Amino acid sequence: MEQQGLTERERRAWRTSFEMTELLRARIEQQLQADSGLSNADYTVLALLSEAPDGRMRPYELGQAANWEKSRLHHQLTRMCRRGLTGRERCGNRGVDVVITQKGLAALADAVPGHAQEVRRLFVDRVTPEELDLFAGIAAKILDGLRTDQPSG
Amino acid sequence: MEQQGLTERERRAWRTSFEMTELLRARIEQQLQADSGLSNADYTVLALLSEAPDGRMRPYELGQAANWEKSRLHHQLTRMCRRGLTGRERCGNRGVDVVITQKGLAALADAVPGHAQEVRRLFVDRVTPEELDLFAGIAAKILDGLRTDQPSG
DNA sequence: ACTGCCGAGTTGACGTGTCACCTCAAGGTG
DNA sequence: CACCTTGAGGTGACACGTCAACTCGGCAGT
Repeated sequence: MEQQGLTERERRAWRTSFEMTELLRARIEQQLQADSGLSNADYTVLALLSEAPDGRMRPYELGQAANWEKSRLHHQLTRMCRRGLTGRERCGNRGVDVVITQKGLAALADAVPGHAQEVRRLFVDRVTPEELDLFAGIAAKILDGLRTDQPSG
Repeated sequence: MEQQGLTERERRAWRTSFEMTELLRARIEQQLQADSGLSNADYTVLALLSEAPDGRMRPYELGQAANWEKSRLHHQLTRMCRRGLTGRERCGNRGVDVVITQKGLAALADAVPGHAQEVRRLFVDRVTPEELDLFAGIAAKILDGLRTDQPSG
């Protein structure tokens, strides 16, 4: 008897939201890629590292901050190290520090304005300030649920 | 002097929204993958095809409906055809129809309940009905902007 | 000391998405 | 007619994300 589980209203809400986020992410990434040669993932890592004291973090913390699986993070860092955007430095016995390089800082600084402008153009300026707060508030609620739900949380 | 272009409030709104959608998508996909062996992309294609008259569409229409690049769609369909979920049928001179197979219909029917339940659990039931409508409404506004902005739109 | 588990970090294989480029029919315009 | 453009469809190379499995130090419990 396969009940859908979602009402028509809920299904449409989900589809619209899903489609919007898919498309938005793709656009943001395209701009970033075209203008700075960075992916969204690159940008996230660079931004997080640049905000950390001394521009360095343990991979574990970085993974927590970005909500990434360790494996994804590792591959990402390997690619970024190969491109000279980040570096790895051994610190303890089995500890590694990820550091942002000068080149990484430069790439980030280069990317920030265009990225911010695109986020504004496609997202922030599309809605009223009240709507933006509302949207972010609801997103935060959902995000909170996602975090407290997972096995590793 | 690199003005950020975004206020702190805007930046946090964007980050929260972005992170939420990333995580939500990953979770939804995990459930789908684990319980039905389908990716989000598989599910989208099957759902769209199952809703089309006769379960068939032109690749072009499918691409429009899902907002996908033709290349992505083509690769996706190739993989799905290989797995027997969909088929390709020549119709005009240079025309192709994508059709959903019995196996595809069965896979979709099998996946729907669990998927709906997960969407409800992680998304719909996390917020009030009013918030859901609000969220979807704002998403629709942004989606609209994205659609009327693109080169191919 | 031996055993076993845990968790950070790593690896390879594989499915997925994007880019640049190609094919080929249809429809102009000289 | 030759020539060019447009658009649907297709292809390969490469970057990305996930999964399962592995290494290896630390830290129990016996």
